[in-house]
Amino acid sequence: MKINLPDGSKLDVDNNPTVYSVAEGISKGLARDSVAGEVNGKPVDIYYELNDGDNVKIITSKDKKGLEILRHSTAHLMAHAVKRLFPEAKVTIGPVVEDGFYYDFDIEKPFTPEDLELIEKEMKKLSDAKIDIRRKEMEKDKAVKLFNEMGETYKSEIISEIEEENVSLYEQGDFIDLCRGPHLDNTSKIKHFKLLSVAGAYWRGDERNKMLQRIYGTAWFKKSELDEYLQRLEEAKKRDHRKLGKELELFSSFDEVGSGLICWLPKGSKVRLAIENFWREEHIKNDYEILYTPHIGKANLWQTSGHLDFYSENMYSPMDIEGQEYYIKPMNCPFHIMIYKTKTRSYRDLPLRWAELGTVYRYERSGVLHGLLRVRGFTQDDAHIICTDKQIESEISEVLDFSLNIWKDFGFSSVKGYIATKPEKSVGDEAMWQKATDSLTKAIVKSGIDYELDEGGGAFYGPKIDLKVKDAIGREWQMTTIQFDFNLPERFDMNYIDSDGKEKRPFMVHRALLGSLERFFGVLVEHYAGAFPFWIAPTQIKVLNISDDQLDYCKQLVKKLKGKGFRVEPDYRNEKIGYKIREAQLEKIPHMLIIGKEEVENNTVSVRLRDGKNKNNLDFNEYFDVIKYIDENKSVNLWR
RNA sequence: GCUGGCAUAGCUCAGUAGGUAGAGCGAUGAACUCGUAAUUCAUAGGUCGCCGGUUCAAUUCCGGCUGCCAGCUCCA
Repeated sequence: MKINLPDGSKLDVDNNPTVYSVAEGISKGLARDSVAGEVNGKPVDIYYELNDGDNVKIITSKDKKGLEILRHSTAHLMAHAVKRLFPEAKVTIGPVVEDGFYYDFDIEKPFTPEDLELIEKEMKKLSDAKIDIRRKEMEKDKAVKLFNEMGETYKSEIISEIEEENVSLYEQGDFIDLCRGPHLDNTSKIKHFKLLSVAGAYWRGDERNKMLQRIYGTAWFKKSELDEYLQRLEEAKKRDHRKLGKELELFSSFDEVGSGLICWLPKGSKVRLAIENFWREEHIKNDYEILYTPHIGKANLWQTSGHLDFYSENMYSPMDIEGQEYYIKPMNCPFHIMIYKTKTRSYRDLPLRWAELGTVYRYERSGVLHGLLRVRGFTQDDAHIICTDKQIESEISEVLDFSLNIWKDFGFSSVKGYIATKPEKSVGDEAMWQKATDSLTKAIVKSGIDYELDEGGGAFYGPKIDLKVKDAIGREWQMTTIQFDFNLPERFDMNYIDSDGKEKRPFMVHRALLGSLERFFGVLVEHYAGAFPFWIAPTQIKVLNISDDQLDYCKQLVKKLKGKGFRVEPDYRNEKIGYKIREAQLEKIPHMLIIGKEEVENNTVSVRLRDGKNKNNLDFNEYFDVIKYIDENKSVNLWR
């Protein structure tokens, strides 16, 4: 008989061929590498028996699907081990997730880290036992009966919801699990795995349901891949902004102040100031005007804006001021709109681009707070663009370009866009949505940003573009958001007088480029692992003297550099130069000026860069030219 | 908010089978005046997160609260 291969060729095969025997027929290497198959587009096990004329594709360990199958089989192996060690545990579901898998168990006593070690050992044993993993088809009611007999009530619950008549089970030794498959054919193929953590998770993700115990793990085909992955986790730990924030004295939060409220320490504040200064300059260059608005506003304002109706869950309780209710702001928009309404606007005034570093407060459930990335008080780099329908396309285009330039300056080169379109429940007429969505799409195409469509993912008040940036170790962070708002102009009855003398409703766009300064700072810390580029570093230059004899010279240097606007700190302590260098190095300071007898005599500076390289005996002006250059050009390099 | 874990000196952490605690780093002082990642010696520093209970005695055991961590849920 004949089967078809993906490249269009046909292969003659003997009787009773399987996916594996086909792979073997092609090459030994392919057979060794094979994990599963795809027959007529359906994933199957490697021992699946083929029929004449089948289209067969071999899934190998190099395919993404192959890795998913390995991880899924590892999840089963883990469940197998758990059932052997904890027979009272009920199995539920065990899917593949990014970089690994998890399995949820219903068990009274939560797993401890020691349990994880035991389970891992048991998994190794089961792997060494080389147990065959075999698929079985069964009628639904029979399967329900089987699982009920075993006490696996979650499984029977799942089966009873499956539409098909038959379900598939996978059996390995004394363990059997409901599963669509495919799976590896033997436990011995699962070698390189690690159980990572245990946590609670609700049955079916619903917080009204029972809390189950979830074990997370990872699995790989090669030991080197597992090691690499574990190393990546280590690397992420090292970059953790909460750890670096403490070590580098950047920010802090206090039990006494409250959860999710951030205090910026002097060094972190210096970074923030550099970011804010840059932000302001760029906004002014890009024809924005900068606004300042209060932190609280009367209930009536939030009633008009609709926040009290639609956003109150995220707002803090009102405070009573002379019998009036005031709310602390969760957003800046109502204030900007009030400013818009201070006078009659003409079409000649538009577009208006109003930006504010506005500090807002939103209630977040205590469990979701996380360092700088999820907080209760934060400063948005907010702006509102108010324009006519003819202007929206060019306005969106300009915002996108602006955003890209900002990200480039901060050292993020990889940006991805997501356009979210009209959801089921929405305000504003169809034509407006269409026009706005078109302008978003056109602008993003023009910008050259790679993007995806999130159909129906927009807010009820308008479509949006979100931008995700990729950091130094490949993680994506959602930062920029550009959102149309068809709701607020209506609610506040915003108007302008068009050229025909008629009142018209302007378009309004909210946008935040960095998102919030807190979150952005957190991402920035992780991106650079605390080693900021020269232009952002809290201390750019540290002046280290060899001995007291150079004190006067050093003081002059510091004065000169400060006069030029650089952030420079002295270290004149009576310590060995190695000690001072070590400290400056741990502070991740870009430049150290090492000043000894030689430098004083020659009227020069010697620079030790953060990367350990040296630039010795430079004339001051020569050095000044270099730092001026790398500072102004926002270079990520330490030297020109 | 939910489940589980954790909270000891400025930081990182040890310890007390219930009898009020210790290291390293850091800080301070002194000596050394020193050339590219840790000089030496000395000193100070803790109501053992907060509140309550059990006990002759609680940092230790129990309960509540606050905060942090992992995850779930949430993120119009």
